[in-house]
Amino acid sequence: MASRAKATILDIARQAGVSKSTVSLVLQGSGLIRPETALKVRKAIEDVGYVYNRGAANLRKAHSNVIGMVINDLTNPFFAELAVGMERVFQSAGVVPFIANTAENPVRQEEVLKSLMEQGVAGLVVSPARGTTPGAFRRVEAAGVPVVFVMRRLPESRIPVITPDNHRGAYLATAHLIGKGHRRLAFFGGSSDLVVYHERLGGFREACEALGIAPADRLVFEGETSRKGGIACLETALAMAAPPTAALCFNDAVAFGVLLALRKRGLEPGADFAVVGFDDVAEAEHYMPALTSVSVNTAGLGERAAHVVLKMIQSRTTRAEDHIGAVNLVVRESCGPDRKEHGCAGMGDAA
Amino acid sequence: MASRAKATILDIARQAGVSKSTVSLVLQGSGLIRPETALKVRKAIEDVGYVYNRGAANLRKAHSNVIGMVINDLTNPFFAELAVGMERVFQSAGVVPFIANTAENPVRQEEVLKSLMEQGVAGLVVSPARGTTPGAFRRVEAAGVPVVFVMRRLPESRIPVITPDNHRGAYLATAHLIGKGHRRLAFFGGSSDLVVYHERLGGFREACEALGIAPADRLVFEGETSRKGGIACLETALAMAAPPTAALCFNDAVAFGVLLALRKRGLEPGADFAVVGFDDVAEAEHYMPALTSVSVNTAGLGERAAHVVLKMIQSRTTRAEDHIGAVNLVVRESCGPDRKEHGCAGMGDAA
DNA sequence: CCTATTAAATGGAACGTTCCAATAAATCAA
DNA sequence: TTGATTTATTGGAACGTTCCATTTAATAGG
Repeated sequence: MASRAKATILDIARQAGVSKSTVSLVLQGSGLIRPETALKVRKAIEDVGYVYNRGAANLRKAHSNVIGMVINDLTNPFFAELAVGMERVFQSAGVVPFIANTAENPVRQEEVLKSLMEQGVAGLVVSPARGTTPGAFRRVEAAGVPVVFVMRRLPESRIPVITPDNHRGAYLATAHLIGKGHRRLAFFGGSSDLVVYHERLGGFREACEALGIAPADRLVFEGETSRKGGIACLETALAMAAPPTAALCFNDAVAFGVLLALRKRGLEPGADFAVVGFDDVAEAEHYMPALTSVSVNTAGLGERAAHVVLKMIQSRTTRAEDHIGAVNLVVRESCGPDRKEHGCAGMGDAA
Repeated sequence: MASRAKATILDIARQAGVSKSTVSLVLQGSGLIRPETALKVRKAIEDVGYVYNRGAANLRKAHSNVIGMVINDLTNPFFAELAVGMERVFQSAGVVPFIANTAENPVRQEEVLKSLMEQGVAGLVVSPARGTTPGAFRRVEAAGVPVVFVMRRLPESRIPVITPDNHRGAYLATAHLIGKGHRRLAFFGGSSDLVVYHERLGGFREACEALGIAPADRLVFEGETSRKGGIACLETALAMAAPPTAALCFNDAVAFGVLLALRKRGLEPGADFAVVGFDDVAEAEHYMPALTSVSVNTAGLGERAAHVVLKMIQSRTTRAEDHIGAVNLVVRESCGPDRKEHGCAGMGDAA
């Protein structure tokens, strides 16, 4: 059944008794071919066990149907969700996206981009690795390949960005905590080499200022954007003379870490210490306690990013508008009941 | 800086004042070229903004350096971990793997495989989607492309498989529960269209038989292999006249669901109902309570799979030995303290 | 029946690489 | 000096497609 050397359209042509051009037309679904001929060809294709050689085809055709998705951390469920959102769109557009993971490593990212370019991708959706250098996308841009960034942006870049409204999300969350009666607030996790960090922290600060929290009562703890980072932040914060009573976390992973660390110390998340996450990953809803979080509509952002890159490819441009996605605060249990003044644990039930 | 039409080695040749053959040799790092010539060429490459066209190259070369990883569900952290384990190996072998997600959909899998083949992959590592038909890999095999399955196998296939020792893992976990004093045991989640399911369930059954659990006291609940599935299984089980007191779950996701559902009912996982997971994902250790689970060395399996496919490619064979990875039970809190006879909740502290 | 028109099928020249065989230049042996 | 050998470089024929320009066959118009 399996012939050794791989079959080409010439083999098919011979088998079907037509010319290679005819075979090519059939492969492309051209209507110029008489149905019976097409059928004969299709049978031959089966018989010889043909696999289309896209590399050869791309030599002549303008561009391929391959799109690259470059993700900074696939083991982070948030980015996995994002990737899956994009995938859905690409799939229904008839393109197969190839996913590459950079593991938050700029060098790896460079390699991955190079490889994707060499495959002749038609476009790229990238969530850049932390520490990406300003020039990292120079070659991609020079080659005229459409790129869109998702979730993260580079400080100076002209590349279009699809991102949630981080500032507003953080503002909403912070305002909610203040509304609950908290007066000493912390921002946990993240580091200043991420543009997103500044956006979220900015929202936090603005809410504190607008709603009358003294600068001395807002505490910022940088840290890893992971469970571990959250644990560390909480430890540091609770070791203070006057610890905060609530925290907005850079993302849900950090928040999960905080919940965990609270439990470990025998504190009740929500009642003893309020925590709010960011991103609203699927797990947030099912956590114990369920995590209050800023929903960014992850899948929606992914879909949007995919649509934008598809449109860019189609209209052969390398420019597009940025998109700032709407956010909203999903209140669950982790931010606890309303807080009665400065007592240590509130007892009220809800607002 | 960016010329419109993309540069080829001919442009480089012109720029550097050498022949295209020389450029080609430089690109391949051949030692036949005089160092100063090579330098001149490399400079020209930079100047014209050249991107290597791997498609064109593959037309002449035997096979590409692309390897495909086909994953059934990337949003499942377990498979994400697995993918990352493979990636590490491929990376250090100088190949860039492209990851494709099938979302547990055989039709999607078919498309993805087709696309990967068309790109001319040198090899494939696949964790087949549930419901994959027996013939799904016929064309891949016919084309002589090395494939290895990881974690899952197809009933009849000759394709090599890398998988943990599911039977033994389930046996160990079940024996542990019985050792704790449980006499009415359940197996939660999974469905019989997965070979893994039968392996794990087999281990469960064998342990029950060997250690004197009456057939009537071992309960099997099929269900989704997700948190939701776990929740559903627990609900059904507890609704029984004589409910089980412990469960071995098909995987950690199911186990997490069970822990959640227990809490929702006001039951204390471990003390009131023992649960053991399977796979030992990173999260298991950090859960509340920490989940007892069968560790399968996820990353190690991924690495092994990657090595096997690399070796197959290198030795141009399509055969390899199966590999059954060692497992071990990681005991944490979710299986609770030793159980004193048939009381409803144990009070002892540890063994 | 001949010519115009339409429909279907085809040959051949690209596309950007690799690699073999061949050439040119440099070095060496005598 | 001359031929043999080694070292660098090069032209050209593939590789498997697409697509333009043609050819061939079928149909219609008069």
